[in-house]
Amino acid sequence: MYNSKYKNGERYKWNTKKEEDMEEQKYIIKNVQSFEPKHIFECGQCFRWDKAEDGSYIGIVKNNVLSVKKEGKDIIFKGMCEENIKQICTYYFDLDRNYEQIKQTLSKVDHYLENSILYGSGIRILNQDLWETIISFIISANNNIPRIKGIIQKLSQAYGNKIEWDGKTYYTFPTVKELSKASVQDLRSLGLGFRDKYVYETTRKILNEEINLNKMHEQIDTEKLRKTLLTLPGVGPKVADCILLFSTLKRFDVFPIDVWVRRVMNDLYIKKEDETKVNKKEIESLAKQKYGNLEGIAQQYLFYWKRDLA
DNA sequence: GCGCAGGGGGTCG
DNA sequence: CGACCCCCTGCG
Repeated sequence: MYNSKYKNGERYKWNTKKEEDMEEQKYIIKNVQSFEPKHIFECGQCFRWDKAEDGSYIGIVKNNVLSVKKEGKDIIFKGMCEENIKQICTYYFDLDRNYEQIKQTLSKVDHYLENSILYGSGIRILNQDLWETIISFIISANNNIPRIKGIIQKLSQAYGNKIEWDGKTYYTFPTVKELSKASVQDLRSLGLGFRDKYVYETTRKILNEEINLNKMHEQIDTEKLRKTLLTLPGVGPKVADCILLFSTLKRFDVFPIDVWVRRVMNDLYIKKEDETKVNKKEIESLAKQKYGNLEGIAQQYLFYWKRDLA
């Protein structure tokens, strides 16, 4: 009985996922609409997906490593999974949501949005873990995407759990408890820069349950949720809106305004000479007025379109 | 090639 | 409204 739990008679390190918990799985959906990996992973909502040489994307979702590839009209999901891959993917990729209908509705707004929807027709907004999304977008502040991805990778490597798959090593995003082991200095040495104390203090607040993430999911009112998020160090209006939109909180009635969105809204509608002088309130009310309670999704089409062309 | 500014998914005081 | 860590990028 000296057994399968141990590989070559050697005990796994404490932070390695036990092999018997993990299983290689596969799930295929045929004839998909509104699902394009490039659009989904490169529209700026996530930081833990990378393109592989064969054109597939590989990412970490909770304690699972997933690979996603589009072949013709089919999507092939493979993974080293702890949970059932179909359930993971259905929830994470929000597969039960009818994007055809959403796109139809938004396309009627005007030709600008219609064109951006044609450009990013395969965008879907993910259900990302709330905790991971909070930390990731705190790190995103005044930062660029390659560096954000690097920092998150380093955090995971230092404090998350190891998963081996197909000869490669992956790391889960650390839990609240796991990340709470990092001191401000530890975080600084991983390259977080001035965000170190934000991540540290936010982690503490959540660890102490000054903010209860489970309870946040019970809150219906988006404004109340935003106010709660804004109490976290490092979370300002833009980051709060990203968390509301890209996490399992799943609010479409928000409109995160970054430099790209401000640019596109100014170019299309406001047309001020100096886009940096465009009032945020003006953009917010314009978005609400034009896109209604789907403004968050509209934001993603516009962002992806404008950003990709830049 | 290297070295050096410039700026980046904002937030805070 | 200016400072802020640090890395990546682009130019000379």
